Amino acid sequence: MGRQPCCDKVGLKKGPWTVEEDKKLINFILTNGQCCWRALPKLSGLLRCGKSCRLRWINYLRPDLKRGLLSENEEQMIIDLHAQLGNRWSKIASHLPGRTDNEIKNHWNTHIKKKLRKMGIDHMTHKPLSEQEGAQQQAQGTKKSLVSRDEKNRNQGQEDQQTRKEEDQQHQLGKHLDKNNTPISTDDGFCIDDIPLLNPHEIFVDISSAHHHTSDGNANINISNSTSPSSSSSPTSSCISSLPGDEFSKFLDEMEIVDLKWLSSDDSSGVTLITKTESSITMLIR
DNA sequence: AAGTAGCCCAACCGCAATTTA
DNA sequence: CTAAATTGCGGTTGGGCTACT
Repeated sequence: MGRQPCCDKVGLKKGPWTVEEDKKLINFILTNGQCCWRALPKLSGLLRCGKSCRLRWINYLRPDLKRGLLSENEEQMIIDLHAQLGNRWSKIASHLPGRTDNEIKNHWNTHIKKKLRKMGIDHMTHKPLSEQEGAQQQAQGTKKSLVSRDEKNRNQGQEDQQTRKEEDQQHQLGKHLDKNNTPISTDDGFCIDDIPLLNPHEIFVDISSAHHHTSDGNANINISNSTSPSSSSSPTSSCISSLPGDEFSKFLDEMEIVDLKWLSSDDSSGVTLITKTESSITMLIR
């Protein structure tokens, strides 16, 4: 007996999520917690299958996600863990807080594989390619049809071109590398590569250290512009609220949200949301 | 400026593992 | 114990974006 398909209903939406859908999903999970993915779409009014909701939350909306480029440290961890665990992306992701299995898998397929090959290391066995040649020649005969599209695209020459391109991109992005081409890290382990790519008008907030609660239950937040991380944190704009679920929903509806970004969470119940309109930036702590 | 090629990543799909009745 | 339901995982794809010609 086969299993019921996840999305058995005609009319369920597929493809990219809209801000409206994100709001509905966030609101529902904040109010009800993560449970019953199967029932969630119906209860929240989303025309998506539960699986799709789960994926959207896990990979994109979760408040504890660390977005932006992976640091050299994280990359090395992924390589080490892959050597031990193989393609068990969720296990690997569990060792890298704020990173998703999907993100790591994508990064592996687009960057690390290439990098290892360039270093003469087989990305599956983590051994020097010269040791693999014999085995590869044998395997090629039987595995031709299993080659993925990405693999097909990676012909010689293209790789060299790509490497040059990546070097250019790094240069353009102003990556801070030391003389050994290693990203510069600060003493506390924070790496410059950790900083997500933000537009100049976007704001970076370190919630863990930047806010404190006042006697009336509200919170104060210091906001500093991401383009000048070392400058003293002069507030740009802030409006803090603490709302119950239904009011939170109303709040989201009333806001003209241009961009929605989760930055941090203090604990499982407290989440931080930053919204931005043409004229103001609003943060919410629950 | 327009067309093309290739990269990247969000999201989908199918299957496996786990839980529930 | 078994079948059905649900959740989680890994492979793959599609389309937007950018660089190149």
